[in-house]
Amino acid sequence: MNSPNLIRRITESQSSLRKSEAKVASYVLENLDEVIEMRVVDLASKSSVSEPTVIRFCRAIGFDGFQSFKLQLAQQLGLGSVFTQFAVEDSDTVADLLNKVFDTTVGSLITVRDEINSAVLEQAIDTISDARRVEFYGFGASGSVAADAQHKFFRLQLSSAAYTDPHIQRMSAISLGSEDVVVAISQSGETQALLESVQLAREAGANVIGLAPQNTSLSRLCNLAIYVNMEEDLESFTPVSSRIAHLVVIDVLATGVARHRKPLLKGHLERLEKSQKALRNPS
Amino acid sequence: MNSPNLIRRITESQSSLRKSEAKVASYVLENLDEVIEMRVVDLASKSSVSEPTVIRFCRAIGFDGFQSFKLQLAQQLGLGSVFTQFAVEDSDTVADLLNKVFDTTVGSLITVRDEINSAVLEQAIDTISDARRVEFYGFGASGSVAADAQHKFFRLQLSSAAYTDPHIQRMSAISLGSEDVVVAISQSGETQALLESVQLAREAGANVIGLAPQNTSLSRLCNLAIYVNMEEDLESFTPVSSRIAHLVVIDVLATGVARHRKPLLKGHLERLEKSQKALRNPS
DNA sequence: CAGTAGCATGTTAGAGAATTTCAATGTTAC
DNA sequence: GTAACATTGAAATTCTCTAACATGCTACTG
Repeated sequence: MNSPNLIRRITESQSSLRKSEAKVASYVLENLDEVIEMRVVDLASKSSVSEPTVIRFCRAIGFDGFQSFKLQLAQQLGLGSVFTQFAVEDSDTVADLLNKVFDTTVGSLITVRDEINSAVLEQAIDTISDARRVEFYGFGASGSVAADAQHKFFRLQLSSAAYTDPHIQRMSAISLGSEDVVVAISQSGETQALLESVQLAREAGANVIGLAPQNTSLSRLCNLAIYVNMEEDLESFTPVSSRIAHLVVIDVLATGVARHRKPLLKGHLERLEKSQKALRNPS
Repeated sequence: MNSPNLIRRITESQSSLRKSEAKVASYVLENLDEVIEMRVVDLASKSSVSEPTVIRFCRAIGFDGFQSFKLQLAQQLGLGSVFTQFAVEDSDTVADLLNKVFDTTVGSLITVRDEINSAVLEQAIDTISDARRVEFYGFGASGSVAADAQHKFFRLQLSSAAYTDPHIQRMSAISLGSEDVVVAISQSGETQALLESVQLAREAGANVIGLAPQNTSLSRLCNLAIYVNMEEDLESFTPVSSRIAHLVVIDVLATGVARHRKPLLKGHLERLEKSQKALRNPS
């Protein structure tokens, strides 16, 4: 596995560092981008410490020396340049726009990835794998996520449906049983109609998995809540694409379920391949 | 600007390099991972050239010197670790799965970003901005992308629709005029029904923008083709999510259009507000 | 075919950067 | 209050990168 977040590593070491080393640490954390272009002298003077201290800092957080620290940082920042939430400006060219939107999306995905609890995910995969039937609920943008999810699980030969209409959702919800699973998707986690459907599904005994931000009504109401937290930036024209994060989470679920069902599918595999070929057309 | 793909830059420069510099280039390309840990001497001896030649190589491909070259390479490779298409293995934990799926997605997005032609994108934005009406066509997984796109452009007060049914698509297509725009979305670029709808739309005089891989029937048939190339990996259970790339491209388009229409919207909003007030207090 | 001009490459040397050593200062505990 | 220790910085050292120069090769011309 790729070293888990150098930034976190520095943050965590910070307490165990000596006073002047901590100075370096905090400077580094606040000026990540600039540091990769600096020499020891620069970083030393900027942090108001001596050069050897900078070296000691690098050693303290587990590197050979300044060079290898900087190299690792550069690698992380290759991802990190992407971390930032860019605000789109009027002066941007279309190429800038392209990069900003893609990079913002990538950054968000990485953030979400790091925050997802894989234990919960595992439970979700198990639950879905054992389910008799899976239904996906969502409204608005999350409606297309639900549709996509249905499409994906359908390919896995899993009995699935997607409902984006409140009435149909409710009607279906009350018909569910303890062997059924509902996946409720919401960017806000507070959509009233969705909460009602989920409530009904739970009362009917179904397992409800939620994709929503932490500390929202939906995530509290579910049996299993997968937290998808994203900083919303409604001001700027930067699109905040929690729905993309949702889709990728669905991909993870689907992959997990696929693996579970692999032996089951084995017989179907040739058929699956065939249908994939067939699907190449209606795709 | 983030340098678009250092690897490509080296590959392309290769012909214009001197013989011994080319040696360095080919060694670098074949040992990317190791190079970032090397010093000039190492790279020189490994490439069987002298140290200054290594420096000259770095200059030749547009860097200040060896250091800045290595730094850039490290950054690219930070992304590169993600670039790889991970195959999901049975021994993977759910946490591995999570990382692999997310990282694969991120890698794909970056690839797509680097390959998209922003000039075409700009034309697409202009075309959509000037359109009287925008329709999104897609089937299967691309159907939910179309739905999502419609949802997004609808919010921008643009007259838009999404059709995922071949008959309705055709019926709508023939009713279009030269001021209308169709956005055709396809992962394969070869979906027969979609090609037919597009053909009709073009005959009706509409502008067709295509989101599809390069060198496909769809991309040839469109007025404007935005190439979204992704390596499909049907073997493994790794989901290859071109639909996510499509969504992000749509985001870029929407952001671009939003910016175009910003002044327009402003006026619109004021009027809207006025009319609402007027309705509330009929004088 | 020889000679020379110009370019490609390597050798040597020096500038600059990172790292080590050691001394000084501050801090803690007895 | 002082001794032992930890922390930090100054100076020296070592290593890496780069510049200047020299050599050898290639290709063109007389």
